[in-house]
Amino acid sequence: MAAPMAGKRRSRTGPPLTRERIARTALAIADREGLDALSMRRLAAELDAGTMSLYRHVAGKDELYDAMVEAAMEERDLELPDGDWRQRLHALMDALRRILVEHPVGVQIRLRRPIISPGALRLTDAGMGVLRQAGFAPAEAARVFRTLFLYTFAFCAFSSPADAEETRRQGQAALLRLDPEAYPEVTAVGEHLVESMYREDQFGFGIDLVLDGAEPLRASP
Amino acid sequence: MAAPMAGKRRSRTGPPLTRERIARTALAIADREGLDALSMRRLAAELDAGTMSLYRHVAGKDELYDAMVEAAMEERDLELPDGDWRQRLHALMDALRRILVEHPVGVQIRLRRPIISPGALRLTDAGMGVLRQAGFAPAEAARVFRTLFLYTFAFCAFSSPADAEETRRQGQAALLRLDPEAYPEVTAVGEHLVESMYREDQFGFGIDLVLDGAEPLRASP
DNA sequence: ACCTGAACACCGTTCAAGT
DNA sequence: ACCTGAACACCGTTCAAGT
Repeated sequence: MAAPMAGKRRSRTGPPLTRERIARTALAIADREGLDALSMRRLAAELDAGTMSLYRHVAGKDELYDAMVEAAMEERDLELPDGDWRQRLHALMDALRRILVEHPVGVQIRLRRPIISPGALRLTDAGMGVLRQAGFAPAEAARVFRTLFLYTFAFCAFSSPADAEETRRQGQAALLRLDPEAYPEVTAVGEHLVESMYREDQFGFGIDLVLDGAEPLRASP
Repeated sequence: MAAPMAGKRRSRTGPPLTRERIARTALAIADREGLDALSMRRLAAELDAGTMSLYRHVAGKDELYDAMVEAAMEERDLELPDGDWRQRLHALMDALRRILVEHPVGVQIRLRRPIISPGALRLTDAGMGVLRQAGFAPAEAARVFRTLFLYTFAFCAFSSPADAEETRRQGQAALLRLDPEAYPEVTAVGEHLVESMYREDQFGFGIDLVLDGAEPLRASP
């Protein structure tokens, strides 16, 4: 299907406007230049269409945001590896992290409007399956997953690997400006604090803290 | 000091413009109507000043954001209660949560530009003091604190108590629309998932998971 | 019926003109 | 020297005019 119709005079170049093509192009702009750079006018220009033509497919900017999150969540498979429940949850959270690293704009958008779209729930479904199979009761499974999700989300929000070096430099500069009298503890352990903000293995460390804490809640399977 | 000069003809009403007064007014607008509603023009109008007069005190909008976060972090005392290290960390994270609940706009701003300002570091200093006194080595203390901070931040980002009821309703509506075949796990435990998003005690639950996980890393004091 | 340009009511910031 | 209005180059969205 999707047979290319012949020489129909279409508005301009390229494939026709669809909600999905609009969403993907919007994602690309926002990921490349930040959410502030994404305007309806700019997006329309990129798509070689009139600004108002977009409104045929998305009701307005908010609905555009929804479509962008769905597009981001759906493009990656969530395949669970073999292994115990801990390894499987690590893998799921790594997948979420990769999605948010690839589409950093997803963080900002999801904060603007908490979205419980089908696409976003695939991850939740997989996570709940792992936790329940591991012997967690439904209520505890939900709450442990929520904790993992929130941690992962914030981790991505605050540390895109792209600017790890920049983070390190800014952190160290801030430390040097600090008054040791007023901030004795931060001054004493400053180096470790800075490291905790950009170290690659900090992500897994936090996940493990939560999983270690959750372990006792698990009924033996 | 700060003697009020007598009948000097000042631009309009009220006290003179200062960086702090600008920041507080900006916070009030953004907390009340959202970050999108905060514009330089609107802010100037609220302060009964010309738009360009603001630029005398803040270099631009980004620096305005910085000033807002500082103002928000500095207005609340961080007094540590008596108790063991766990109770004290609970109290600190509760304090952070209250700040972010009071100034929900802080979440969005801090995501736009990670700020390591002195005001924001008071909390870190207190937290590191508690953890080190409890017997954590500097590196572990830093990483445990980072985990707690990230969890707390995301928790506030996703669940302002103000719209807990709205969250619940939207969550339940989303569940009903869901295809049970495609999302078996979410369908099976849906109620618990929705609850984990708005239950008041979910916050403490997550903190406890992290603290339980951290406990074994602690050297006996 | 479908599509979309002009127009409206906004932005942040530069810059030159006011005092 | 200090302050700030007009102007510039943008926004999202309404609405009526085009095909």
